[in-house]
Amino acid sequence: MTLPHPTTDQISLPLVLSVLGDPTRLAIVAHLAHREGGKGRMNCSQFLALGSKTNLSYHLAKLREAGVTRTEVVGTQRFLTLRREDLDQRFPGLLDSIVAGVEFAAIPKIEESVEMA
Amino acid sequence: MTLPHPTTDQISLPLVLSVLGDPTRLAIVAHLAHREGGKGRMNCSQFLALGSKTNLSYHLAKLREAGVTRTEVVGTQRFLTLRREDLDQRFPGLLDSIVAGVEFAAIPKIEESVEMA
DNA sequence: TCCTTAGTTCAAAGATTATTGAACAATTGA
DNA sequence: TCAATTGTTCAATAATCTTTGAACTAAGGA
Repeated sequence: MTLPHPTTDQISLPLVLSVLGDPTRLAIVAHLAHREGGKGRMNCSQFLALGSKTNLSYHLAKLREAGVTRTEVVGTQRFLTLRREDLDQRFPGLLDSIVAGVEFAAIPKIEESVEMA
Repeated sequence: MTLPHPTTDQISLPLVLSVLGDPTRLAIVAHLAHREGGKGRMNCSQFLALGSKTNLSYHLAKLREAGVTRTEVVGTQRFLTLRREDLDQRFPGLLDSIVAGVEFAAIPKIEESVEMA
């Protein structure tokens, strides 16, 4: 099963900016960026410190629809990643300058991914 | 007379992003960036192709309040400039990557500044 | 099969934002 | 002084966006 994602050239700058203009979504992106290349993918539940389950579903859909994140469906879980390469290609330097500007200390901590046996 | 502007350290990333997420405001910033260092300052009326006078007043106030632009009052006119140095200091690379991502061909042309005798 | 886990969808309510016209203020030039 | 220019403010409307709870689906494990 695959969720709808925009193609790289369908990613719109105003949409990306307005989507990242929301503090909850910016925090999600900051967490994803902070773990890039690291300890595995993140699922939606790990972001529960940032909002209710229903509300997260809403914000994560916004991020996906804007082309900021990719959502992989695995069983009952959705694994989230930043669309780093697509964003870098479409808007060079944008993601890095945004992530660098986030006051990481000011955003809620989230649950570490639980390594399963 | 001086209008209220945030100080450099009061400029907030989410606010800048959401303010620039609006197509009208992004177009204004693209025009300002396109003329940086060039043929003089721009006043509000030059942006009338982007919206009604009242509506522009609203959008230009948003840009100023977010710290994106500086508004100088000279007589009955307001001259607009990008707060390039403040933005570069606070969020290095952000303004450049945003301006570079604007499809300039797709935004309405505006009136050239009329050189006065 | 039954229960739990993970997350979505829907409809309603609440909160912000954007757009408009009418009225206004201030400066400038005739 | 009078009129034109430049732009703001206000109140109302329209349009969007966010948040919530209830109900739901789908996959996995006991």
